[in-house]
Amino acid sequence: MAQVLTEQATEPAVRAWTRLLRAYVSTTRSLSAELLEGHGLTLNDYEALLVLSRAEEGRLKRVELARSLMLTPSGITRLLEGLEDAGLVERASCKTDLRVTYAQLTDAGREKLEAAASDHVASIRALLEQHLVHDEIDAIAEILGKLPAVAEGDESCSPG
Amino acid sequence: MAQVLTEQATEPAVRAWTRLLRAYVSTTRSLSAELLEGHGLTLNDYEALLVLSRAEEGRLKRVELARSLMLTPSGITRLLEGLEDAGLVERASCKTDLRVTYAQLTDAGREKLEAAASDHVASIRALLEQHLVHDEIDAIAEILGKLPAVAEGDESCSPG
DNA sequence: TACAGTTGTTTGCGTACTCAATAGTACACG
DNA sequence: CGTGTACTATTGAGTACGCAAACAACTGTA
Repeated sequence: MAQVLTEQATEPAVRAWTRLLRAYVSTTRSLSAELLEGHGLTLNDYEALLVLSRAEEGRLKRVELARSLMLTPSGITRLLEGLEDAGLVERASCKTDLRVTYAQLTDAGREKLEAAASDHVASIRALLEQHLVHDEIDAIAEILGKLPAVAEGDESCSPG
Repeated sequence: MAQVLTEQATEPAVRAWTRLLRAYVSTTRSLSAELLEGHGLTLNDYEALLVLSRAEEGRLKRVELARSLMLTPSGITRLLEGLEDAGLVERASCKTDLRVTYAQLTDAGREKLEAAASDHVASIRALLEQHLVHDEIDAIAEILGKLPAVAEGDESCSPG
């Protein structure tokens, strides 16, 4: 038992996991702070706008958005609350299924995203390239991409 | 501007960052759930016990613990609240500096940690090795280790 | 048509943090 | 000695999430 504790430090999987954790926390803090200060968006605000901007017609079911952002539906409700209040996203309902409401990117939302994107991408690049060379960046992208994520799947319906 | 949005998907640094994010979230959820269900510990509870177990005499200043866990002092106060209530950690004061109180691992805490450790390490291994080969695990450990973390530094003083 | 089960969304509550403000202690310097 | 500055720990307020429950609307079955 106690052996596990001393082994743990040298167990490769544990090392990898620990460093993943620390890398995530430190980079997230830095990027989050810059995005918030520069554009008043949280990381999830930004990701939501980005995902919507890539969706057909800038519109996505809330459930789909939840999957993309790895949030629960309730998390999405609250996230979009803020974006709706800010006028960056609006609601659109679905003709054929009254249960669903779409999150629809507004023009203001798209502008906000475009304004934030260049800064944010620059921040990411700066942060990573400050410590890693290009090969290393490619390598972690490729390797981490093999870890499980969240499936997507969407049948759209005509908005009303 | 809009160019940034279409470029973003193919920018290596952004890809790496996005995947780091997703890898963190998905692995954390899985590991956190197992640890909580199996031993009633949160990830930070576990990490706190682990850091303490490695510290000299199983004792660490709260400030140092905060640095190790990348939490604020207030976060540590509340984290240790729970561990103290559970009898896994206790307070010890410092003879020479009355401002500091140590977090001191108890015997129960060490037992709890040892019990949890083997399961937790097994979970980490299983999760990573299910998707990655050993070389990849070593690679991300090494590369992510180059990203900035938090400095440590401790001058102990005799406990009272 | 009626009823049961499923799905999308919202809401109340709890949790785990952060930040800002506070109190107590340490220590250097006049 | 006081006094100012730095540091430790705690507390109150606020934030961002998840979970579970509630509700509405859809779907399948008969």
